[in-house]
Amino acid sequence: MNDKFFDLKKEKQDKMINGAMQIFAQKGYKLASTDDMVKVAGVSKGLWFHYFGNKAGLYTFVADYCVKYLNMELAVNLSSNATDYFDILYVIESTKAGISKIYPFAPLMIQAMEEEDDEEITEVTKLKIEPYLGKINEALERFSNDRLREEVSREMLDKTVSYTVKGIREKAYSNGEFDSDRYLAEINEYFSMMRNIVYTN
Amino acid sequence: MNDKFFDLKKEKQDKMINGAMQIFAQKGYKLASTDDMVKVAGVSKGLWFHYFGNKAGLYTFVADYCVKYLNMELAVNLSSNATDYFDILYVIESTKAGISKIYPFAPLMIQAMEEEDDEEITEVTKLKIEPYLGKINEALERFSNDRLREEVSREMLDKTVSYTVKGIREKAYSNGEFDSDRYLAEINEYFSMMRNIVYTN
Amino acid sequence: MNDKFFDLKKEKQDKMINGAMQIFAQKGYKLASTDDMVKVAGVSKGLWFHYFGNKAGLYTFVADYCVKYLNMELAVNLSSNATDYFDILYVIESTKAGISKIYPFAPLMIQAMEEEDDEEITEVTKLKIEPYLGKINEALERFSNDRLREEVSREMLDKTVSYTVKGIREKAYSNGEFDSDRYLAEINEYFSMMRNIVYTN
Amino acid sequence: MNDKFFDLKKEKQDKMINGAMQIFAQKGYKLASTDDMVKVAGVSKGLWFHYFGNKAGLYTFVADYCVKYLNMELAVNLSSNATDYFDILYVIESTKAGISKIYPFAPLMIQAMEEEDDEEITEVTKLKIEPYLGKINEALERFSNDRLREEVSREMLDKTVSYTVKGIREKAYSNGEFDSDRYLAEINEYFSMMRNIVYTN
DNA sequence: AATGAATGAGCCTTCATTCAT
DNA sequence: CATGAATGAAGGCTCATTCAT
Repeated sequence: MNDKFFDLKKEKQDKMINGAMQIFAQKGYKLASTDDMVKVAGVSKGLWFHYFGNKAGLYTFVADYCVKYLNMELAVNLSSNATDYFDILYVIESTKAGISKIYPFAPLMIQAMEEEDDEEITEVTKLKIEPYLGKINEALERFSNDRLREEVSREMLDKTVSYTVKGIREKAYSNGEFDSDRYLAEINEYFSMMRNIVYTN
Repeated sequence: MNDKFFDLKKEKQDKMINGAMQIFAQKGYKLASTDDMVKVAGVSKGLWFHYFGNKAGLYTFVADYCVKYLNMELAVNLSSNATDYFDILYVIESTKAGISKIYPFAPLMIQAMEEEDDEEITEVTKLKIEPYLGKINEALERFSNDRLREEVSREMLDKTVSYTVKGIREKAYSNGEFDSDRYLAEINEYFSMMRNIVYTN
Repeated sequence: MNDKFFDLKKEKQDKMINGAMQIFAQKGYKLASTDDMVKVAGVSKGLWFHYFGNKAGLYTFVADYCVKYLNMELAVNLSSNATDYFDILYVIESTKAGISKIYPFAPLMIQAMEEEDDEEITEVTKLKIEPYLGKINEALERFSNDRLREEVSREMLDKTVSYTVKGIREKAYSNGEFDSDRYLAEINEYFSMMRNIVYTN
Repeated sequence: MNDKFFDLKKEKQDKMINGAMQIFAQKGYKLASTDDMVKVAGVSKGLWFHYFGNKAGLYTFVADYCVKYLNMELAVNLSSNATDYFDILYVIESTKAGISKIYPFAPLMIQAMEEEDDEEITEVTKLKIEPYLGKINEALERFSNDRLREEVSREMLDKTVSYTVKGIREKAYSNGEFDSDRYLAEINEYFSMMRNIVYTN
């Protein structure tokens, strides 16, 4: 990429980042078209290539930016000494929700990266997202399984919760907008219910 | 579509249906390419258009076929008077798993249809899948919420279970093959755990 | 490339080969446009890519074809036991002229290959043309310098003759057509003059 | 063009002229890119257009400048009363070589102009180069064919010599630099040989 | 009926040209 | 005056669709 991108007004940088992030997150790498980005960001076609060289370069930049930004915020928010499983997960989701104030599609982008399978960028994508997954796992290790009812398998709980959060998130984005407060409220409701049934009382 | 399709040998019909279903289910409408179908089905490019007119026509046919076939099987299997929530869902999943013996990608196709958002076919897709969703809901109405712990919201349970099943299914398909027995075993494991924690004992 | 190209009617093969050869020879790799080829060959844009994958693939094919065809003809024509310098060179040029009956731009293409400097294909081009240059050198080794006047340096003669032939050829192509008979007549005239002044009598 | 160009410091004028000349001479009109000129001249992209309007205007200016400068020098150097064919040609080449001290790519540019065939500027190019060709021919008319051996056609000699000089020049530029002394030495060698074989002694 | 060669509209990318600073 | 960010038209390439065989 061309580092002069960072000399642009922050506002324009974000307009471009958000435009690209939205289209990549909503459509996936292959179906994301420059024309779509032109439409949502109001920035001419040539400019994307001026700064990022090609589509793969743009994707790489956005993916990287997204993960780095998220990890920075997580580093702050996860420093609380929360040890409860759902508390930790809630902090993670509320961090994403916070980021969505500036980068509305960042949470969806992160998710899209995990599912991306276009050969042209799959390698780079997996590499970029690793630090994020690492930080999540690390945070969850603080939680002791002792509080779980013995009928509950930790592994299956992880999957169930993660699939559910993903489902809720997708629904939250399904109308093209993302209401972070409503999203967090819904996450909270689900987590409350789960707490009630998976913990020993 | 051209009804003479049904005059073809059943074997060839299924080869074409499976080929199209696989590519549509794995890649989604837009990214599904005729060439991919030619490769997996070993049927020439022109033939798809001869019988189905165009890509949208082919998708419509496959989507319709998939839902109708599944509904037929469900009509039989759901006629059992099972009333337990997880029993009913298991019957549904095992019906899909059964279908996968003949149409390996049908379960994934059904799921893909629910997520499809390509404007060219989104309308028709939503229409086609409705009868299936209707039958599912109807079946689940037999279940009385009485057995649920009061901390459990029926609506959130529905979502949690459906998101989880979807997640398990996606993972089951992620290597390109679908082992229906292993899939059902995994579903069973999750359902057992859930039974333990959502029912009053 | 796609070997099915050779299943096409010879006539169509040659129309495509000639179209590509003309544009590449006249404009050079970078400036040769698919649209130009479409115009001169009357073959749609997609077809070139169907058979040759991309522009570089097409160039490689044409370059290779050109050299191989020429070398085949040279193998026959140079088998005569001519030992005179200008006789040998004349055989070479008349061989090229003969080929131009079927592939009118082949002589110009060979020349263009020697001058091509586009990075994308320069490597492959140099490789392809080597066998031709080898055969030429080999043929000229039969000639003994004894017949040259002592004032004549063999090396400078080689260069002078080759630059002159190249100039004559370029002029012969300058109006877009190539009259092989006129070309050979002109070559012959120059060679006659040169014989008179470089040989001892 | 904008005449204020001549108000620039001579140094900057020459940097721009040389930059444009180099790229046009090496790549030809169509392939010469503004970015290349920016790189070699260290002058911003906008400035070229500020002074010359567009690419064609820049080419026209450079072509014109080149010919005018050369003709000015030729006017001086050809005023000697040399009447020998090769002496006259040598004066011409040594004049070009001299110019290359200030405008290193001028000799190559002159040659490129004669070969340029881009429709956008071919007309103007032919017009610009005419005075130069005229001066050359005029100078050569001083030479009487009497000294030529009768086997030598004056017309063919002209072509042979001009093609050869062109070839030598191209080779001299082929590594990106131009060593004028070495070039003149090589020209001299060839001319010596030719004198020996085309003149009656 | 069946094939796959042939077509052209659409997307990625380049580059001359414009224009705000 | 100078800069280089910004634009959009044009060329390479893909892929749904057509059609001769």
